[in-house]
Amino acid sequence: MPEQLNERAALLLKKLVYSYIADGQPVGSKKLSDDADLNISSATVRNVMSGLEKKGLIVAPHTSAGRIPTEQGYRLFVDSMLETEPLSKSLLNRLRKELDPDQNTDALITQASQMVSELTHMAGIISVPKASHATLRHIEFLPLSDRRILAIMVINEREVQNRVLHMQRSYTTIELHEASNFLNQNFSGKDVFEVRESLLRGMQETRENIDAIMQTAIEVADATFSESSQARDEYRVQGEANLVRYGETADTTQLTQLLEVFDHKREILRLLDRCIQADGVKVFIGNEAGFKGLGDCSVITAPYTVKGEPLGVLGVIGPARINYNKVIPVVDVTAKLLGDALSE
Amino acid sequence: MPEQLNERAALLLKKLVYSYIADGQPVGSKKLSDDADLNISSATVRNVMSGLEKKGLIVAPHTSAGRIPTEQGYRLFVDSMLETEPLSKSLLNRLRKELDPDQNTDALITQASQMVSELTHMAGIISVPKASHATLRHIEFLPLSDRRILAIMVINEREVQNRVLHMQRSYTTIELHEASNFLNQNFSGKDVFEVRESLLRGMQETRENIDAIMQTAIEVADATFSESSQARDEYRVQGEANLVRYGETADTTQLTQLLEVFDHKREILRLLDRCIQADGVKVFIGNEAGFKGLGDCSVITAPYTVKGEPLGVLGVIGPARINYNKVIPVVDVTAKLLGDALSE
DNA sequence: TTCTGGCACTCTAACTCAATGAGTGCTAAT
DNA sequence: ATTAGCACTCATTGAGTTAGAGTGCCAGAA
Repeated sequence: MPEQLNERAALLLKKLVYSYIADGQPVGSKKLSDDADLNISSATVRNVMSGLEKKGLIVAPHTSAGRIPTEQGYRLFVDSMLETEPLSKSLLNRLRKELDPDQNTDALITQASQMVSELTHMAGIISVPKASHATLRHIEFLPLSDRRILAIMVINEREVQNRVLHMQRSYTTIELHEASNFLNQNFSGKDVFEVRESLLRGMQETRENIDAIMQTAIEVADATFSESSQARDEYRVQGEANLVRYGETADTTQLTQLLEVFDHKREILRLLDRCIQADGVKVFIGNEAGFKGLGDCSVITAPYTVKGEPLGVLGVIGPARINYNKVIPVVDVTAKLLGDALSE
Repeated sequence: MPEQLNERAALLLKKLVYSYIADGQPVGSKKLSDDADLNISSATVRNVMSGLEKKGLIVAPHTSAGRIPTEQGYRLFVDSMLETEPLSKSLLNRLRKELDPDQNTDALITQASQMVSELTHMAGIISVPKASHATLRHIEFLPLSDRRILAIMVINEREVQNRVLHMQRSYTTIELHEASNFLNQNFSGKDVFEVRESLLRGMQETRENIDAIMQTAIEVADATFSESSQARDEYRVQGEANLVRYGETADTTQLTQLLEVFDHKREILRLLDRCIQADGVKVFIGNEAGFKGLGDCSVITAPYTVKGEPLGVLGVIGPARINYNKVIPVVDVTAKLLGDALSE
């Protein structure tokens, strides 16, 4: 809203943010005039800082302390004066290795979230990909004791899901084998929901003169697919413990508050949902995230995509005072690699 | 080592521990003489306390404060004067529901650890069961693109494992189908390691005049089983964040120290190993756990067994100042229920 | 105009000091 | 054996003080 920042003022703001990120201490005019390579006295710096303060970019915690960036200060810093460092080769290799595409989705996203958490020393969050397309590849049934069946499905070429079904009656191995053969022959490559629809329709139309195999197939498949639509938890958090180590603040209440947020899954989910459409890294600073009572925290997210289709969001959450130029690339690259791994 | 405790002294120690557990404040003689229903003046209590202190059961943080239990004090309390409360019906039901036996081992142990963590507000730890017996129930191969195969095994009646294999050459669906048929017919019900041995032996003996099906079966099975022996992480920690909420102490360093312990998996693993043989609940107080630099913490464990065979250990870790009479039954019962669930 | 040195001012962090009071140990009386 | 009483110790608290960091502003230099 106010006129653009003076070039020098911008430089000083940048230096100030870097300095504050580095050692967490409010930055005074003296220190800043020394650090910045401009030949400028501390008095001049003071004048400039006074201007920055008027614009609401920095603030002094108290009279005789230096200044620290405000939310808007961080915002401006992140938006227009951030120099992200590319990831080191070794880190990149490590990430690539850990995100080995020969894992199932579940393991992959857990891994991804764990990696960003570890690399950034913040808490990692990741939303479980919504199963946009679920193509049935293969299905198998095994009888367990006492009218229970173990159903194993291969979805999307590589996802293996299994569940135990409680049936009305018991089935023989032969029956089950025939049923799975029937399903595999007729429905392999189809969308699982279509399969279910189709089976249900078939059941209604020909209820009387249905043959035994198909009957079994329908019963079992119905049980299988109806259970599979069951919602699971929608995102994961890893490495909350990292947040504790930021305990320099020693402000336990704030920390507790932050941890409370994780209990109210709703809010986080809403935030992640908001990000899934945007592409590239998104940075929320302080209250921008929309959590109440969660000041001085940042959330950094990046959606991961498969074939251009965004599936979910990967991110980290931690104190606002973090090394954005290191963290942002990590989140960015991990999201990309995760997308690659998921697209096989 | 010293002579037995006076009955009255024991009662007072018990009251003192309860009081300290309840509000975390050192307990003075006045308070204790009021709380205990004995008609005893504070002076008498002081005399008794003085005795307890000589025996090393309680200690005063400083002259003008009350007393708090020492490690040995807790020890004696836990060993001989603990009145565990049975679990409430509703809690028991909840536990039973969450530990639904129709889940695979992995989900079950995660669930169990999560439950104890949540119910006790401490960090939950659980050791992954060592696969003592691994009986092959069923195996299936699906071709993926580019010389890769998806292998799905059902182990122990209900464990479904799957992995992607990179093969030397590509296989047709038919080949793979025949191979899995061969394996299912000949090796179903056998121990997987035996299967592997047996296959390798067969391969060496008849290397030349081996038929194509068996050849494929051997190649694929070998790849499958050799990967399956790959070690995974051996225990899990859940709900570290709970420890933060115990932040009354506000002693961040101690907390950080505790979290460090989780990074050195070795120590925890050793502790858990020590517990697996013992039956019933075991309580380690303070340094008994054998972690260095981890004072004022307790670890409570119980092994979970299937058919009397101990498979792993479930437990919690947290501050020494906890409600033993609530926590112990939770750990105890959860371990039992987990054992039940695992034995189907 | 723009910058700088200087100076008065403000406010926190650190320290001392004394008062408070909780809790103890000891002793003499019951 | 138990208790009341008393002297003693020591953490905690708050007030008062100081030191120093940092600011804002102004007047003079560039």
